[in-house]
Amino acid sequence: MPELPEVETIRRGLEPLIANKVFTRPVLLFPGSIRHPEPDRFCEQLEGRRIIAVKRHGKYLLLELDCGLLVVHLRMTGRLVYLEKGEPPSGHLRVVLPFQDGSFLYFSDMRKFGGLWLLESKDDLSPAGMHRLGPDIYEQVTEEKFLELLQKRPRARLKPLLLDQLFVAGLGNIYVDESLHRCRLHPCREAGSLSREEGKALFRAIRAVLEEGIRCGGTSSRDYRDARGEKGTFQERLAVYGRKGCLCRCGAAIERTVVAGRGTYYCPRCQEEKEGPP
DNA sequence: GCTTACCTGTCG
DNA sequence: CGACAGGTAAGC
Repeated sequence: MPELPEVETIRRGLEPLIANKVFTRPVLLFPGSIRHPEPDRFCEQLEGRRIIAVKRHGKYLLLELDCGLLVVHLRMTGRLVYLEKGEPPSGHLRVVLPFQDGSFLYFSDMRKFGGLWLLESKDDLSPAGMHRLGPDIYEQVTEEKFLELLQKRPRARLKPLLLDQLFVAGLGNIYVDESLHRCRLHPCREAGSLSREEGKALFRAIRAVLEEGIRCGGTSSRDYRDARGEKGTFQERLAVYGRKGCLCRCGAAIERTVVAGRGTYYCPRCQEEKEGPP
């Protein structure tokens, strides 16, 4: 579910709400959501830890603690919602993280793909598999760097390449399709076939789409909610994603195909294919 | 690269 | 009932 703009929206909402709060002992309704260390040790070690800052790398949310680091990945249907008091969120609650002041952070996750990792230090992200992540596409990649990265993978098709979190971190299915449509590039174009101008246009399209996504508080196709449980509004501005059969601004009908095993929406007229297999 | 698997739900 | 869903890891 959540891609970079959704995780960034949660980060921005969460930081002022939970900075400086101290965890008490977690309650695990589904221990499988705890990925590291063992659930018992996780609970033991989190108790008494204070939150210093809330950061993000790609789609990972990082809660920096006075000692160690709590990492959260929401995968498809995860939610991280803060509540002062009262009823916990109703559906698919997996982990309750209570604070000393009586407020709570709730992790819900219908499909159980998401997870939490408690790491000893930000210098060893390997237990969460984060050590291989590429640079954050929003915070750590300049236009020049992006062009260099593209040149290193000349034979890769754009869509699978941009979805590859080891290449750049943060993009997912929605924002890749929207970015490619905005700069009128076909998802199957090979990176090495782009002119310098096309590469720049792609980078600018990605930035613009991510910025707009963040400004709208993310895309709530279905499950996504921010740190206060509210929906985003970028779904109202999608040009191609989920819009098979709708008309593009050029008048052609949006098509759906499968690329890299993912549903892929594009305009067959604007995003004419120039090279690579269909 | 691709396919499958992980889960649970919605939609046609 | 099958197809599909914002993500990723593992296995060809």
